[in-house]
Amino acid sequence: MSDQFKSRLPIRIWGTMKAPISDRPLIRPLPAMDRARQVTDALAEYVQSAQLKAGDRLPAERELMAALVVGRSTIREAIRHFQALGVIETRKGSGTYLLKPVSKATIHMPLSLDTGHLRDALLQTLEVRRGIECEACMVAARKRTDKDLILIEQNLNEMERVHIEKGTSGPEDLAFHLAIYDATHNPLFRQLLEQMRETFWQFWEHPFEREDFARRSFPFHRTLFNAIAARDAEAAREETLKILEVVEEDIKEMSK
Amino acid sequence: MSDQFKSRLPIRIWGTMKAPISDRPLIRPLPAMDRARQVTDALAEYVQSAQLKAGDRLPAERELMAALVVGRSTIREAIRHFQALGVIETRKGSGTYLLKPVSKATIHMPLSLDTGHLRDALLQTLEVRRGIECEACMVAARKRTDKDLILIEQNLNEMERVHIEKGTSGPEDLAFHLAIYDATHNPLFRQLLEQMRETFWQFWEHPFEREDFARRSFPFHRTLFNAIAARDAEAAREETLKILEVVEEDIKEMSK
DNA sequence: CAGTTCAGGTTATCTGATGAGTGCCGCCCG
DNA sequence: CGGGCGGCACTCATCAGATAACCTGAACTG
Repeated sequence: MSDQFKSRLPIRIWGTMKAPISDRPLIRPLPAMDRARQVTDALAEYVQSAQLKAGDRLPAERELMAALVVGRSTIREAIRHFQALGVIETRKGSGTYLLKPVSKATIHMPLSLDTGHLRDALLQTLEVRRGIECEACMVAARKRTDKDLILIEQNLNEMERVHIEKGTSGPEDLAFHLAIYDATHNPLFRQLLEQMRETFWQFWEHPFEREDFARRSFPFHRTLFNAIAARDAEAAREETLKILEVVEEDIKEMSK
Repeated sequence: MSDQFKSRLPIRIWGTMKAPISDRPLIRPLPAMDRARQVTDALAEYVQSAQLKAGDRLPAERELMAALVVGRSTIREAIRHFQALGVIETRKGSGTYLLKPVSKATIHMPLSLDTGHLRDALLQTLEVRRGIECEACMVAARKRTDKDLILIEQNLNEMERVHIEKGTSGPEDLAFHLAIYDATHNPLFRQLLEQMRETFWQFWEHPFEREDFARRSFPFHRTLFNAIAARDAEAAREETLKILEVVEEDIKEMSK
């Protein structure tokens, strides 16, 4: 495995540490193209060229070290880089695994939010969410296949069932929406929403825990489904807006 | 400076390496909450509590090392983490500097796109863009102040002027839209769009270079401005959709 | 056959040393 | 007096080697 990896590795390190700097080709006078950066590029390229899929294991740090002829810490930093981007997960004692395939054309958009006031942060995020979710539902209404529709309905039923049974239905609610995003056949929607939601839940739960929320937002989920079933994009948008309105109320009330 | 930093540091590392694990407080049995993660949290918290602003310099690696009582490699990996998130920049021989202030509630949403077919990638991104830009324009229409409006108009005028003069107006077009996003008074919009656009331009330019594009999308920019001026959210949405439609045409044509 | 133990592989982290930019400060020369 | 030029101090970049903690699966035991 080590050999195979080595042979496929598309990288060329620009000169070993000992070599004088002047040996460096004049390719780019860019700011600090360190080895670490080259290694990240090499890794990305490798993942792409080796056709690795989500869940696959990457070579061990020591193997990479040997293959790229760099120190272990450098490798680790490169791995950290992808880890921060949420592309890779490393399990201590086991190895590092690919979460999503990367390519060099990876779009990463780290956002930061000043959370001086939690309320404001939530509302700001909500505004963005409104844009994305509405569009997602509209696209889903237009592009969904019958198969997608079945999946969405299953999730909707499950959600209603759990709600009646337990009073709350956080995960099922999420599953329902994710099913819709999948129906857009555009992976970006799902990724975006997943990430947002994930960060959201961090300080979420509170409002969502109120069975109130589930109860009030409930009818709209069904109508949203109907709109998508009818391929009525405009109606889908309307219903999504209604759901998000409930969310907004909760946020505003949460902070009194 | 080192001392000052030390005293402000909000972190408590859970026990040094030498200490037997059983000494660890039972705070959380979470999966792999390694020191590195604690260090990133500590750093984020520090930046927040110390009120660091963009451009400020962070303590040197060795200082951090001493303050947090961890090894240097651990510090470096944490720094790499923020670097990947685009929050920090490190300049060799000088130090590491803050690009944007972070908080623990930083939302990072790295997206990756399979760019097997450029055309699909562009269209997928466009769908998301449609959601976000429409919403941004709507929010701007509602929340804009008179001052915002003046800024937007200035950018619009500049854009038209440059267009007549040079035939193209890429940067000015961007400036115009950014002015709108600022009028939302929601930093997320601008960040999101900026990042997307940045990645976009990478394989963009081609279609945008055609003065055709500018010419065709031109009238809608003016009408979009009018809608925002009139605080007519729905109209703003309409106009934005029209602009994006032109973009979509170009993308579709580009790939023949 | 189920539960336990153990070995080998892997990540996590520390330590110490060296390379290599940056910036400032003082010395020297004109 | 002013400007350059070297040198020192500081900082990041990287490497090498050594532990510690951890995971997995296979061999082993009852």
